Amino acid sequence: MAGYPDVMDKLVSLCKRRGFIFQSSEIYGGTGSVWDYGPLGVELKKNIKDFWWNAMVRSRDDIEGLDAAILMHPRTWEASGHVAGFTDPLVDCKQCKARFRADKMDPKKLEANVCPNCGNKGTLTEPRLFNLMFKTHMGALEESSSIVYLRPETAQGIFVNFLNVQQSMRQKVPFGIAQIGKAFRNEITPGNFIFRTREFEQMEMQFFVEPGTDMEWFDQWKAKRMQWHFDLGLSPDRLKFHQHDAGELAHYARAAFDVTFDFGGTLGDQEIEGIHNRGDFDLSQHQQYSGKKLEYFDQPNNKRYVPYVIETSVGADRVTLATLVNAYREETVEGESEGRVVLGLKHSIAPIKAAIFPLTKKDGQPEMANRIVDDLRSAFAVDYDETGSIGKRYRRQDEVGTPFCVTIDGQSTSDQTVTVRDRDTLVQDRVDVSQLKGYLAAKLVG
RNA sequence: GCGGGAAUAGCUCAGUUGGUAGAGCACAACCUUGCCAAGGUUGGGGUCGCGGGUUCGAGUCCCGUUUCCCGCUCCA
Repeated sequence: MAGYPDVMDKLVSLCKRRGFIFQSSEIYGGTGSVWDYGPLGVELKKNIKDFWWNAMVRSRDDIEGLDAAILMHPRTWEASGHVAGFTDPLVDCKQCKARFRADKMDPKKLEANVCPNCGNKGTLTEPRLFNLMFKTHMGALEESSSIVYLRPETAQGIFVNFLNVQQSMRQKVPFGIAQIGKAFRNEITPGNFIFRTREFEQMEMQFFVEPGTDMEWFDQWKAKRMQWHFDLGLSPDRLKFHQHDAGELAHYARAAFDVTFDFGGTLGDQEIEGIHNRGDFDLSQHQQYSGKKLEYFDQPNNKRYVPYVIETSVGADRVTLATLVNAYREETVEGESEGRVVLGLKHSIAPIKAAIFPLTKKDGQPEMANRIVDDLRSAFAVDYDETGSIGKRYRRQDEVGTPFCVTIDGQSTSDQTVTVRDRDTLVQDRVDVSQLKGYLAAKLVG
């Protein structure tokens, strides 16, 4: 199997050099597996989040937005199963250094203290608990009653607000609640750049449906979400569904599919989105733990029920990484000795839409270029560059995925036309300045 | 957490048996050119991840530590 090339190292380097992603607290030696988005990275990620929000919330009547707090009542996490289920009892073999989950081991071997790997007896440590939730304290005193958790998933903020949203927005089942926000997990093994980090951002939508119609909705959302990834510009060849079998299913799930993206190299296919049928697990749990009814009353049919939930959950950082990996390419230009590096980002998510260059620093070209920049700024993210040869400036923009470069030359100042160069086709159009904004707007839609 | 490897300029890396740091690219200024990484001149940048130790002297040797990579493990 050929597989896609491993571009991760080059991408990490490019991301740092060009202001997409920096390691957190780098001057102190870096903080483990935490990353900061730089000037271009924050634009890219924001564009991706907007693309999701528009598809999910703005373009539909039946999904409402939400921004729930990161800190929630501690009982939330007992109800969700995270206090118990997010804690893995781990056993280490002192002899062969292998590590196992005590709850997944053969109970007889655990009881007899026999290592499943090397077979030695009496070399296993006692099971030790690793809770994957970050803990902190609410209030000034560090008393046990004041322990709160940084949320390990955003979903619970939606579940506890189910009735608030439904009633305030007068929604009828089926409807959904969507939110984008940070979540935190003390992963044992983070890594692979921004793929698995301890602080990450999720884009989640929980769709509430009548029990019995859930599998139908599940299939519908599966298809819809895959299409979204296509629309984002990810190569369909690199996207797949992965179905969870019974053993893989999370404690809450009735059915689950991952959308995987082929990151190439040794990383290969990895989950970027999960689509889960959570049944009524969460709402029922919260009913039980809070003592508050979380039922929906279907007035026309005079029915009362706890809705089932279809969840779609995308890692914003993972999708951002996928778009970068997907977009990265090196190519040779005809008649050129040196190749170029291009981020073939879809126009709508590119951090910079157009770069404006004066061909020379003389003859009023920089002044004309700056007037154009000022004019376009209200409509697009634009960049101005007058340094170095024109070819070098094109390369700089190619590398950060800028779709269009506008060049002001000697002819421009007399006839008020400029050339617009397309990142992908390298075709240059001569465009009248008065029509430039409309010309770019039309091209950028595609 | 365990085992192995690594850390030197913004990036990629060199650095001899220990003798106080270099290259290419990038970046900035100027000259020249003017539509796809041209050329020239000049310049800014590194307490060699951090902290100890050995030594007359440490990028180099030793110990600790942090971070990254690979493997194990794990991954709601």
